[in-house]
Amino acid sequence: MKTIVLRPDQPFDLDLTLSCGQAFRWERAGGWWQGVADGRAVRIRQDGSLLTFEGADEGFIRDYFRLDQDLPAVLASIDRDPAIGAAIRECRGLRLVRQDPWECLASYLCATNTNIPAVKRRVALMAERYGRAIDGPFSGTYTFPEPEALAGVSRTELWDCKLGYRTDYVCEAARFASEEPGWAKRIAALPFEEARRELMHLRGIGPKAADCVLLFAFGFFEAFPVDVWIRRIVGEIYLPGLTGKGCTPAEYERIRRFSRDHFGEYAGYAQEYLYCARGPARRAGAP
DNA sequence: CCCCAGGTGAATA
DNA sequence: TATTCACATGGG
Repeated sequence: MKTIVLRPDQPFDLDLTLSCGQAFRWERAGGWWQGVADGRAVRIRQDGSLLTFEGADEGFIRDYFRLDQDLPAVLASIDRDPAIGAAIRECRGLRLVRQDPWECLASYLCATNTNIPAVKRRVALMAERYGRAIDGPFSGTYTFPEPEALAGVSRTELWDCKLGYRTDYVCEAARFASEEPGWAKRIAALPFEEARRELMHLRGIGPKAADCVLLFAFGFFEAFPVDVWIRRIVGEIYLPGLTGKGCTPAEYERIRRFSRDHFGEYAGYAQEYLYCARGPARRAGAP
């Protein structure tokens, strides 16, 4: 069992970070969080400024939870109006984790027109059927399958992971990633808009999924994913002229351009704070 | 039986 | 370019 003592000037809230819906492979178990990240089965809990964990070393935990990112500075930079100010006060300590690009891409391919529990179920099914079993502090854990592993799986088998009409998209993405092992490094080196266009060439990856992958895996903090909740929130608070229902490509552009301009280079953090403060995760029952 | 959920691709005008 | 529609699945 290892520990990290958090610096008092660097807030971190493990519960908010793992329950806000950015990553799909963590579960609460008693006072602990259990999950698989980058092939490690990790168990971790927070008691005030003390983080206790096993299954990974301190370097990995710091890197994954971005504990060395200057969060107060980030939050100060996006704190541009009373609404985001309230969200920041409510969710201070929420950090964007550093996800694996392939797992993140595949996960958000599974996240269209559905809900978070269903996405978790799909990802878990793919992992336990086609991932590698890992020994760790708890049982029944599997790595998320490599692209090669999923590329070798038949459509019928993937369909059985409850992917539905997304099955072909995951197959194609797995083929893409296995044929170009350096894809993630190549995209990470591109300017944001180019990286975005590149991801959107994949079938099943539209603006929303691309922005999620860019934000959660590649650390493009200017990415501002616009899902149904964010559309509502931004529509209510900042852009009261929005048509309301369907998010047309033009509307999506308008919302993300506004948000990037309004919140600045860490707009993605603003997105996550707005989502967390007013989104379903909190209403659905967090304390 | 209807509507909704971290949308997207394809057909249509 | 802008609208419209289907899409698997599960839960309310």
